[in-house]
Amino acid sequence: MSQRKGAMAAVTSSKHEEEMMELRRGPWTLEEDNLLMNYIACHGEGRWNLLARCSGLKRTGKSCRLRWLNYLKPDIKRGNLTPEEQLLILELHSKWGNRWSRIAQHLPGRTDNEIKNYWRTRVQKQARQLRVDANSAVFRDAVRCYWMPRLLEKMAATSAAQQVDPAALLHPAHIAAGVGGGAASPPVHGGQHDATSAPPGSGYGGHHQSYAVDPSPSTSTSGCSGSTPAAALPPVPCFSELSWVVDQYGPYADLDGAGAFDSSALGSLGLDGLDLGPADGDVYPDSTLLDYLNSACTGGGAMVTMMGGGGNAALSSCGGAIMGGHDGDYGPSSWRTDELCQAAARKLGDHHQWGGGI
DNA sequence: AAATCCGACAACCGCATCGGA
DNA sequence: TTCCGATGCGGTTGTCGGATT
Repeated sequence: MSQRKGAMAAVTSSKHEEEMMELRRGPWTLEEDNLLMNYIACHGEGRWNLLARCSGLKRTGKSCRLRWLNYLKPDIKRGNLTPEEQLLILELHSKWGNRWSRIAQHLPGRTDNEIKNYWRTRVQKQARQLRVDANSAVFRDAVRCYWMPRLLEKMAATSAAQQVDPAALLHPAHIAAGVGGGAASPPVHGGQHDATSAPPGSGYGGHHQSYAVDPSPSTSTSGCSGSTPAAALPPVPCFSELSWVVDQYGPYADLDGAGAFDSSALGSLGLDGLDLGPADGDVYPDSTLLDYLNSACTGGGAMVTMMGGGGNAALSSCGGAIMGGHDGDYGPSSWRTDELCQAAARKLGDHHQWGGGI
């Protein structure tokens, strides 16, 4: 009985101990970061639970590890991802999927968390705008045939002075070597995370990295290969319903506001929800599938020319933006009519099959 | 000027895997 | 072989600041 009492007391005591420990959660304070950095400086990384217990931090080992690996580690690179890094992420993700840690190994200074966030906030956003699944073949092709070439262009523009061949970055050997992220670069601070002020280093500030003011324990603030875009175009569906576009308007159909193209005809095909591009006053992101489609217009196939103008209003008012315009300009854009079919296929969804010759 | 929305990112959580006892 | 703690990974959430209404 007394033994049992003793056991009960021990349990109570240990519970009390846990309560006294009351683990902190949420944003890290400057003091906590210093504690963690100092401890690691003395004892090295690893043994995170031991670290958590011995360092005086009221955090879990997991939390300490994450804080160190994602933020405090000296070689962490900050600032926006460079086009090279973005390209690598797209390329490696197409190979490995959501293997963030593995992808991060090829981007020195970047963490899996950062890459994962990039994918979710940038890439998946694009997929949403295109109304396709980010893991779908359609989207992968769009990335490969449109986004990657754009990045290559950016890289070419910015690296011309450095005499770097951007396409070479995609060479398997290059990737295998883990090159591409500017490995040798010192930590970069810029963008929203300008953290001239952020640790490691000292600073604090950055977008979200202002420290919690009150470190009180009770506070819980829970916190085609890229170089050959056309080669990997998705299969082109053949829609007999739309063949009239070519028949009637020839290889180049005008979708501008001049009235040459009767957009209401699309309605009769059940395509009235099809958004063909910018209407008057519409503001579109500068990177859209329309650019991709245009970039694909290298071979045969009829073209649909579209002027950003009132003529599109009826169309674009119907659906969300499947397509968008060029960088701030609503000048002429071209659609290959078979690509138009493709967009239509997306809109029609279940009723038609990709690449099937209907 | 205030309210609301949205993007970006830090941090947490649950699960899987690994390695030592 | 099994158990258990430590660690790693990927998904998700919470929070904040800037943009928009």
